[in-house]
Amino acid sequence: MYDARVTRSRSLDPLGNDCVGCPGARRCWSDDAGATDGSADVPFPARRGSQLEDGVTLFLEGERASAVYMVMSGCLMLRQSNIDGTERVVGFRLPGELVGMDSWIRGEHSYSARAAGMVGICRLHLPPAGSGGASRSLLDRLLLKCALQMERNAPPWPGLPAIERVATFIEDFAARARVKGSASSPIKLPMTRADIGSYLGLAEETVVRALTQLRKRRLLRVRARRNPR
Amino acid sequence: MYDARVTRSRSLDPLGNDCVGCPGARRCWSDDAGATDGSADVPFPARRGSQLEDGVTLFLEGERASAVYMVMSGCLMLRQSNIDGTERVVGFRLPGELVGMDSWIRGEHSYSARAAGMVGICRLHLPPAGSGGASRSLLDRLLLKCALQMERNAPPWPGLPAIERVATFIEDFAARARVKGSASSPIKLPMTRADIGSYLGLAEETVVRALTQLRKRRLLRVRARRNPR
DNA sequence: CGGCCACTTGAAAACCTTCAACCTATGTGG
DNA sequence: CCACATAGGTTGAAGGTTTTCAAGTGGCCG
Repeated sequence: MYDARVTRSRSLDPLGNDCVGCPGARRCWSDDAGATDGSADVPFPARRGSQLEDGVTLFLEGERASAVYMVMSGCLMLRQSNIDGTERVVGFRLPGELVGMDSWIRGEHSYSARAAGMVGICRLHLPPAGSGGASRSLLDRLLLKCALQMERNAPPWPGLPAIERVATFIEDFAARARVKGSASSPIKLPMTRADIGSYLGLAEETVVRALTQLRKRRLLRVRARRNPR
Repeated sequence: MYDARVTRSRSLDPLGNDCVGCPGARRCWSDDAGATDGSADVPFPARRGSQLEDGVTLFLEGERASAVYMVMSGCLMLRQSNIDGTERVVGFRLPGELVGMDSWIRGEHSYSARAAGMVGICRLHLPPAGSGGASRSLLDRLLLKCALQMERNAPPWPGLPAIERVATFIEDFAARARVKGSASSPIKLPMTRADIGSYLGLAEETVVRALTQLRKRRLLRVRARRNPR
């Protein structure tokens, strides 16, 4: 159904094999509280700047995990199978966020990752987890990222009413999607209402009604999607 | 309300300042998939084997985070304030699990931790996050733990009906509470139904009704708590 | 003993899901 | 180019689940 072809990016150095000199390195590695020296020269083995077309699968659930990815632009959607065979959305990954840390440890992906819209990613080549092959500086930064992302991996508290769960989700997504420091600007939701519902544990219709409410109360401005899918 | 006094443990070496020679070190550090050499000699600076009485607060939300903790026995309950001032349970930590990794990074606890029943903990003295002061071996193991815990930090998918959410919770909690490799034995739930409800986003009464159902269907055996609180 | 706390149960109300229909934009084939 | 199919989105009504409110039980402790 989906073409898994990965097209080469138009970035300056598509073959770059580490983060040194990458114009985005600062964004990837230096945006966190408690960051150390602020240096963006991170000599991590990496394949830089691949572009995934909308709908392309980065990896599938159950696949052997050979790398950790960092999102550079766009949005990755993570899905996991339920016991009954249905699928649910378990997370979204936005620029500057890591994907597949847990898979790296376990050796196998526990969820699949698909591009929601156009997505730019870097593939980090890490030595096998626990092998002791990773450099101190690498470990230091990975741990930082990892610990920080622990907070954002959970959907809004399920005890909230639907409208607040949707509102919280939008707020969180927007905060993560916006470039750090930039003023508030309209953001794009690259997933369907059904995807949001799946993530929040709500029916698609409930998400729609919640968004309608938020719009009516002037808490949100919703524009039609220009290019669905 | 609660006495924050920490009593000294009866362990062999209550003043031990690292994990070398600790009989529990293997349990703490070598129980994970992909573990490297299997060595339990982990020279981490640590204060070993403090015991917390039931209800004692280990740290409060908003406090400056000065250490990371590892649970050795019992159960820690993590709570976080909502915007409206109410509190919800955001997690439970069981033996072998880390508490406060994210706090360590951010420098401040984003949730409070309280002993649910008698709890044994070790306090790991880590250099400030990102300072580069941590050893490679320490980082390696912390990252392993951290990445593994990312999976267990989320409550069961909110889209499930209440009874399945409760069942999933009990199952997960039991699996984590049981000593690795031991046969299934009755486990103790050291929290109230209200706490479970708060964690799952369900009303206390709904949890009670779900447990009643599971008991009626012979999927669960529930015994009255011997010592409430 | 009396009070408190955890737990339990019942009934009504609120909320969310489900089902069904419809709308609009996009893309495809004749 | 138009007809049609498809996918995402939206709305209404019915039905089911969960919450809320109210009341009551039993154990523990001062």
